[in-house]
Amino acid sequence: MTIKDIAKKAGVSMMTVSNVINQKHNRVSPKTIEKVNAIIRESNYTPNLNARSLSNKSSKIIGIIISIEDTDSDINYFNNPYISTMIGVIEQELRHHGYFTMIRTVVSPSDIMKLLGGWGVDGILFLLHTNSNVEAFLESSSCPAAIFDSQLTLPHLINVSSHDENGLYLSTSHLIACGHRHIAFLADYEGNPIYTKRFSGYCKALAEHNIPLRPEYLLKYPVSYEGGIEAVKELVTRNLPITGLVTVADICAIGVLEGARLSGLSVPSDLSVIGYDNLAICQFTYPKLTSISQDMTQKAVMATRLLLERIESGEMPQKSHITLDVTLVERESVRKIES
Amino acid sequence: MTIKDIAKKAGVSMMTVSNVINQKHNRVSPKTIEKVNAIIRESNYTPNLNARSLSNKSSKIIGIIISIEDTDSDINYFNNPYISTMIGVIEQELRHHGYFTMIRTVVSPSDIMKLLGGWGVDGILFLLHTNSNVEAFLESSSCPAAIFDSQLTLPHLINVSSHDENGLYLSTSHLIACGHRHIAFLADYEGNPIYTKRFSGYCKALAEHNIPLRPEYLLKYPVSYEGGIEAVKELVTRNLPITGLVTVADICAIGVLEGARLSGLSVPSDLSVIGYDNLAICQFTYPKLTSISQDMTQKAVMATRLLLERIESGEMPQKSHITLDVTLVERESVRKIES
DNA sequence: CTGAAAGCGCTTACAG
DNA sequence: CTGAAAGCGCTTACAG
Repeated sequence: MTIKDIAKKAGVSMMTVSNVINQKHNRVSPKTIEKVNAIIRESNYTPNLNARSLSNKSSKIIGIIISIEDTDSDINYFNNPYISTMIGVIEQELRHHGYFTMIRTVVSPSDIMKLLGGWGVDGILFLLHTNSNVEAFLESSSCPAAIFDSQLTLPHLINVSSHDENGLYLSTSHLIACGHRHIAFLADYEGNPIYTKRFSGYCKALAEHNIPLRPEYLLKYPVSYEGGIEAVKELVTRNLPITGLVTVADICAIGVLEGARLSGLSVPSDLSVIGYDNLAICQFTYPKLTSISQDMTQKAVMATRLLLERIESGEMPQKSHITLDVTLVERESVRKIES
Repeated sequence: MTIKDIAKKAGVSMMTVSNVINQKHNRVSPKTIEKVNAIIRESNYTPNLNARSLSNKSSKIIGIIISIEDTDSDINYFNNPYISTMIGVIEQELRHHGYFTMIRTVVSPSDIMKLLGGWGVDGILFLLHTNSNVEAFLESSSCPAAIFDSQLTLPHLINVSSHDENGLYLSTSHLIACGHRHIAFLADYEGNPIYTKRFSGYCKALAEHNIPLRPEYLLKYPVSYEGGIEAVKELVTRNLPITGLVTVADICAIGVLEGARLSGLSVPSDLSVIGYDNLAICQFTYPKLTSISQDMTQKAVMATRLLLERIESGEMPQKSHITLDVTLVERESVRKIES
C-alpha cells in the first residue's frame, strides 16, 4: 500500500495525497481531503518513512548514544538505573513529539557517524559520553546534539547538568545541622570532574560552619559497593572519631551500610550516612538510605525538549546550558546528635 | 558524499561501487575493489541506509516493543530491571550482527504497525506484551517476531520462556531440604498465568514430600513491596506457625523483609524467605536475599539469535519455543532448622 | 485547487 | 568484469 495506490483509489494525483498527509490543507479542497483521508483510514496505510527521510532532510529519528569502552564488553550499561530511567523518559518524550528512538552503544566517533550518516538522524543525545567522542563528533558534524553533566560548555552543544556542588553541600550541611562535626567524605574523586565538584560542596559546607577540613577524613576509595565496605574498615581500624559520612553514590553508601554491619557498627546510631542519586533501592536497604535526589525525569525531559527545539527552530535555544538543582531526601540513615 | 561521488572519483560506475560495498567480490576485479575501498576510506563515506532500505526489502532495524497501558502513563517501564537488562543485552547482540535497535513503547496494535510499515523493520521483539497486541500484530503482518514468557505457543512466533514452575519448585524444595514444613506461598497469583505456573511448582514440591497444601498458607497479596509487608502482618496477626515463605518476585520478598522488621521478626531466625528474579538488589538487602535466578543474558541472547536466524534464513528455526531453566542462588535469608 | 516531472541515494536485474 | 536503466516511495519546486 503506497501513496500511489491511495491516489489511484481516490482518483487524484500522488502529490495531492502527499499534501493531505502532510496537512498542507491550504493546497487541497476540503472535499478532497475528506475523500483521501477516508481511503487512507480504511486501507490502513502507513507512509514509508525511509522514502520520506530520503526526500526530506529529516528522518524523525533521534539517536541515544551510550559510549562504552569496548565493543565486546560484558558490562551491561543498561543495568545502571540512571541510564535506564533516562532512556524511559526520553523515549516517552520523543514519542509524544512524533520522533523515533534509536539506541546505540558506541566505542569510537566513527560509530556515531555511521548512525548519523546512515539514518540521517535528526539529533543526538549523549547519555554516556567520553570527551573525545563528543569532540570528534562536533568537529565533523553539525547535527544538533545534547549532553548531560558535561564540563565542556561548547556553544553548539546543549548541556543539562545537575548542581553537583550543591548536592554534597546539602548532604554535608544536613549532617552538620544534625549536630555532626566529624564528617567523612568517601570517594576517590581525583580525576573525576563530577565527583570533584561534589567534593567542593563538602568543603564549602564545612567552611561555612568553621569546621576544619581534615585530610584523614577523606576516604579515597572506589565509588562502589566494595569501596564502601573498605572505607568503613579503614575508619574502624584507624579509630577515627567520625560520626557522619557523605559520599557521591548510593551504591557506595550501601557498601558503607554493609561495612558497618561487618564491623559491628550500627547505622545511624554509631554512624550516619547519606548517599547520592536517590535510587529506588534507597527505600529497600536497612536502614532506608537518606540521599541526594536529582530529578532525572526533569533532566531527561529538559534535554529532549531543548534538542527538539533546536532541531525544529534551526537555531540554538536561548538557554542551552542548564543546571538543575538537587534536593535532600530524608530517610533513616541519619541520627540527630543531642548536644 | 554519495555513491555517485565515490564512483566519479574512482572513475567507475555507481553500480561497481555498490558491488564493492556489498562485498560482491566475484563481480569486481581486485584492483577496482582496492581502488574503490581506498576512496571510500579517505572520504569517510557512509551509505545512506534510508536509501538502502528503500531499495532492499531489509532495513536492518529491529524494533523492541514495550506494551504500555496508556500513552501518557507516568510509569517508567525502563525502571524495571528486567526490561533494562534485557534491552542492554539485546542491543549488544543486534549490534554485533550489524542491526540497529529501535525502542518503542506502544499502546495499540496500530502503533506497532506504524513502526513496522514506517521503517520496514526487519523483526520485532516483544519485550513486554499484551496478548491482544501480539495477536492483532500476527494477524496483519508476517514480520518475524519473538516474544518472552508467553503462554501462547503460536507456530510463527519465537517464544523464549523461563521454567517458571521449576522456579518455585526449587525454592520450596530448598526450604523443605532445610527442614521447613510450614511454608507460605505469597502472591495474588490467580489470573496471572506466569504466577500460576510458579504456584504449581510450590504445590509440586509440597506434594513430593507429602506436605499438605494448606489454604491458609496461601498469602494472596499483591506482588509488590507493600504486598510483602501486608502479608507478614497477616501471618503475625493470625499467628500462623510458618517458618518459611516463598514468593514470585524479589520486590515482594523485600517487602517481607521490611514487614518482618516492623513485626519484630528476624529473618532468617524466625522466618526464612526466598525471592524470585535474583535482582542485583538481592545483594544489598539485609539479610541478603536468597532468590531464583533466570539467566536474563541467555534469555535475551537466545531470542535475538533465533529472531535473526529466522530473518536471515527466511524460515522458522527448528526449535522456536524454548524454555530455559532457572537456578537457586543461596544467600542469607534462609535458615536451616535442626531436627 | 491540482498534477506531471525530477530527484533523494541506493540496488537489482539485464545487457554487453 | 563493467555499466546504463529502471525502480524503491516519497516530496519539492514548478506550471497550469
